[in-house]
Amino acid sequence: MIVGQGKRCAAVASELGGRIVAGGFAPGETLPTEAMLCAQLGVSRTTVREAVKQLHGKGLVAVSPRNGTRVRATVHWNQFDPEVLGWRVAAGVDAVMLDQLYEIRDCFEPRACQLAASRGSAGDHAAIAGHFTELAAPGWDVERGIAADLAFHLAIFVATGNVFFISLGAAISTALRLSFGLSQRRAPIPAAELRLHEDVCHAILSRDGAAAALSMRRLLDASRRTLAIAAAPGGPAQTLEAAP
Amino acid sequence: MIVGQGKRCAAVASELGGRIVAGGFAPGETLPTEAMLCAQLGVSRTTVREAVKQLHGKGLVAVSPRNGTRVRATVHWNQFDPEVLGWRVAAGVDAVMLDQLYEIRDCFEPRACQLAASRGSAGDHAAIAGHFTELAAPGWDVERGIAADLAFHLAIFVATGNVFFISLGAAISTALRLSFGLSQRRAPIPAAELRLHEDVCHAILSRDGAAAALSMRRLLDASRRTLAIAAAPGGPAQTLEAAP
DNA sequence: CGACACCGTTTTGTATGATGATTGACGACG
DNA sequence: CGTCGTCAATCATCATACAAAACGGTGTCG
Repeated sequence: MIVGQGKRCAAVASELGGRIVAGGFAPGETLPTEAMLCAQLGVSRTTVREAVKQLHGKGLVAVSPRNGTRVRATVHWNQFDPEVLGWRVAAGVDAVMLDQLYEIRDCFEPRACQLAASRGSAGDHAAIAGHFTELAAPGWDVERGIAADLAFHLAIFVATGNVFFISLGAAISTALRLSFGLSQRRAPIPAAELRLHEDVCHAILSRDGAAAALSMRRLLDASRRTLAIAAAPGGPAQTLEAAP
Repeated sequence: MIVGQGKRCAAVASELGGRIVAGGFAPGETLPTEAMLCAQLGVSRTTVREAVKQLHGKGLVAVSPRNGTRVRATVHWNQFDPEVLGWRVAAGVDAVMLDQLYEIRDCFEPRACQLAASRGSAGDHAAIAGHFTELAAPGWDVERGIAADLAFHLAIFVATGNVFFISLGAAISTALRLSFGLSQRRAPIPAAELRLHEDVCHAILSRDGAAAALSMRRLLDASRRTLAIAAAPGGPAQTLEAAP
């Protein structure tokens, strides 16, 4: 297995990144000095610096000698970085973020469906169909359902053959997983939404780009409504915490 | 001025990142060990490690003990990271990349125009108009024209008020700058394209979302054609190097 | 009194060396 | 032939030291 990086460095980066995106440090504010972070987090300066370098790479902070490490304005944050998005999700999802997320999904997912339909390879289409079958399989299990839903959407991005779409899908997969988890937290996927998935799948496999885009638009609409219902009244209050 | 980070670390990250995206290391291949990189680049291991950490944060490499540092498959790269995109541009732009770039611009920019029209603030609109004025100003200067064009498009993203659109704009700004540079390398912006910019600007300021989206679609079409002409025949060969 | 140059302090940037932890490979043994 | 243990390569982390840059204050000179 590829571990990616040491535990401590990743933990420090997550700790600092999470606190920043959660608003623990206001933009423009300076973080504690490296020496103080070492003491607070109980790690060496090397580890702190490597973690801060990662945050810098994501546009969260700017660091300069004598000035210290400053939190940059949110417009400079790389919101499409999977980790940044993950930290935001972990910090809690509010209505504004959900609106913005669906706004952008509505912007590119229908187009991705169109491209997947018109030029996806046979293998791509088989993968999409396979994930739909998994999603529609009897014997409901929450985790498996969420995974299948996520895989279904990601496979569509892959089928576009456009690296930007693929990266976009990877970037928002964390947020997608959250939204699937929210809408399916109590009940299995509604029959109507399952039907809409089927429409998308069928249109793509028929290489009908227009129909695929339209179906995806409908699916997003329905999903947004389901989520609004799940999030608004009886559900958790305004901000929803991610599962531990 | 905020320097962001030390010179050497940034230089090492750019050097390695650039070589990776340029194909100098094939995906799956292992980079030289940290010790060898120290020797090759003439820096200490600390610096190399901080640079590699940044590359890891962008999804370009995975590091594990004994295995060394491996280049990940391109699907894992965070293509929307401004630096990654910048390195790709610096490594040369081919027809495939241009197609994919315009595919995604065509997906996002019309919608951004629509949102900017319907809910951009007065200040946002003033900024857009200001950049257009600058673009249309007499007394042509290549650098100033490119900067104004870029600022015009970025201001539209900012006016959406959606952090994802804003990040997207920042991410592709490097590529946008390149494409503007290509199309305007010899002549100033064509009158027809200037007119299309005016249409976009006017539609946004009139808060006519549909017209703004349509105008932007036309503008992208025209721009793509101009670029195809500039890049194909007499221009530089198949791959175009970025300006130094 | 004001402007300018200088210096010291603070904080990050880089270098160096050492030690621990993890993992893949190879060989021994049942 | 398969399983398991040892080994070595490599990264992960730590501690320390010095260099460089930037800001603030201070002193001098006009």
